[in-house]
Amino acid sequence: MSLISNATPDSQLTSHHWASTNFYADIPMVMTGYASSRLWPHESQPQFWSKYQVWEWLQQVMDINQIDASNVPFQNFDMDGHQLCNLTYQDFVHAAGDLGPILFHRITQLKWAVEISCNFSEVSYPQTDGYDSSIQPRVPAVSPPPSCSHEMKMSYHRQHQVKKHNPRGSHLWEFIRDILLHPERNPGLIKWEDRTEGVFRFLKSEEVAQLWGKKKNNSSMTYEKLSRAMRYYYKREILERVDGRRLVYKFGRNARGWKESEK
DNA sequence: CGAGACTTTCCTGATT
DNA sequence: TAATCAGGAAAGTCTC
Repeated sequence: MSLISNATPDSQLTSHHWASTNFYADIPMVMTGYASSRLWPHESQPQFWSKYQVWEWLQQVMDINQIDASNVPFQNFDMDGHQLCNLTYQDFVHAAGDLGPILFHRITQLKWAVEISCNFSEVSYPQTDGYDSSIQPRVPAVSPPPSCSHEMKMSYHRQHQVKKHNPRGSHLWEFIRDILLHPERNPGLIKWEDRTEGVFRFLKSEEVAQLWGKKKNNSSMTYEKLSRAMRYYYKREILERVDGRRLVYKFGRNARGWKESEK
């Protein structure tokens, strides 16, 4: 595509920065200040997470373990990272049932990770798929230390037994949602028309399609094809039809995680 | 291998 | 006229 091959470093800094080799991997390069302040140290240190980051983390764990997010009692985790880190194993079990041990293990793992690598920046975390980059890719693979409790070990093993359902990490509507939720990553591609109602509009339809294609390793993706997939969402009520307005869609009852109140 | 979910591709026709 | 919208049909991809 000409946009890619002709993109100069300057243009990549503006509207075409998506066109670099690795999907999203250009972000730290393009938005160094933002990326460094965003990624380090807050997201690596759960005790400093905001409520929204806690929510993102929950989503992340659900995605990783392929658990249906609708079964997760998110309301029990309306807290910031400091509060989250202070929860006991029993607190997690009370708040999330069977999921509690998994969540407890995850957060414990994160806390260990921070302690183990006092200087997190020394650890390399290749971002081949920054779309799911909020936490998981930066967590070193650590096993429970011998000293950890029996229940902690059980939670570890249980977690790794959870069935996978969506290994690719994201569907189209989630991809779209996350562009909306993180406009700073890809400015000017899609914008909210009505934030409360979940109405949004494509500003650069072909660029979004290219970005989606990049994620799916499909350089021939077009808005025409992407929009066909979007239309299939109407039936599943992930999207609602918005009549008479070009490039405008609306999240439906089955779309999760876009509401401001969920932050 | 088969089934199912989720697109991707292509197409015809309508609308803006 | 070009871009977008609507869906049908069928193929492709991936996981279980």
